[in-house]
Amino acid sequence: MTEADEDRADALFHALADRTRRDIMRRVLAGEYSVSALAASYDMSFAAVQKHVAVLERAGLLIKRRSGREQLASGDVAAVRSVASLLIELEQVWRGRIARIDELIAFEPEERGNHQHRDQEGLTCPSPTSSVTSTPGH
Amino acid sequence: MTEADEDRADALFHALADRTRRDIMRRVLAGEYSVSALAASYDMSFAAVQKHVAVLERAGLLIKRRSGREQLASGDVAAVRSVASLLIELEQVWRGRIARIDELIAFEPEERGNHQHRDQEGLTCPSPTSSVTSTPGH
DNA sequence: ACAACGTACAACCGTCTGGTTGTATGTTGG
DNA sequence: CCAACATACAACCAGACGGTTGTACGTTGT
Repeated sequence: MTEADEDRADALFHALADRTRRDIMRRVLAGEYSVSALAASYDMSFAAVQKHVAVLERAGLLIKRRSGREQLASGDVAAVRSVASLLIELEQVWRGRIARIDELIAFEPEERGNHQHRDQEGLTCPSPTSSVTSTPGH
Repeated sequence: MTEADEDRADALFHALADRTRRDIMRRVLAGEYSVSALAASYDMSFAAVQKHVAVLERAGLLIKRRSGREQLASGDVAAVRSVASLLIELEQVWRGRIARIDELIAFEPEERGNHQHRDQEGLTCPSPTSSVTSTPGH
């Protein structure tokens, strides 16, 4: 279970860890592109671009749809969001650390007050539909 | 300019594309850990863990602080957020595509209505403070 | 003082990655 | 039908990656 999740996270982050692939994602999120149309945009062989598309497809970031002899690729925004949710998990861990520090200074209300950790308004949206969040208790 | 941004994005995604490094991030976001304390958690050599920490540090995801003979590592949540902001940029591209489609169906108000693209409530928070803080590099 | 600890770094090794070229297969238009 | 196009895939290569071991150096506690 967690094992497969880690595999998927590996694939997702690795797929995005290449500027050509990120650029491909920008294009296919904006609209459908055939593989050769994508390949025409880059200074490398068709096969190289094809491999990049395959990496993105294996990671689930991109879907291909056959149309005649062309293969039209388009980006899957849900997969992009799933990556973001992984980052939000990380941030939640950090939030727990801050909550613990707050508890400490609540019990020791003395001395040097340069804690500066109060939130900074991050990426976690406080909207009611944030079911991803396991809010650490205060 | 954009060149350096892409370099940084490469480093960030690559740093997160390894389960050991993601696990290290979970720990150092929760609190400070010496390198050897981290190394004790994994079934690999000290040097291997040290390299993972170095990768995270080079990507700016982690900061080391000397304390005597120990090197205490702690995670930088701002860097994690900067990765999330990269994903939000991607999602914005997709949002543009949807807006374009909406325009089309507005001008052609006929038949087949299985568009189903209406939002799904994603990760972009519509809060007024969505500046998301892209961290300036080291 | 010195042994034990914490860290850094170099060298090495098998594997994966990002690129190439070449070849094969399916699709389309004239 | 057949030439041109779009795709797929295998083989190959240099370099990066993740791991190892070994060595060196500063810090600490007794």
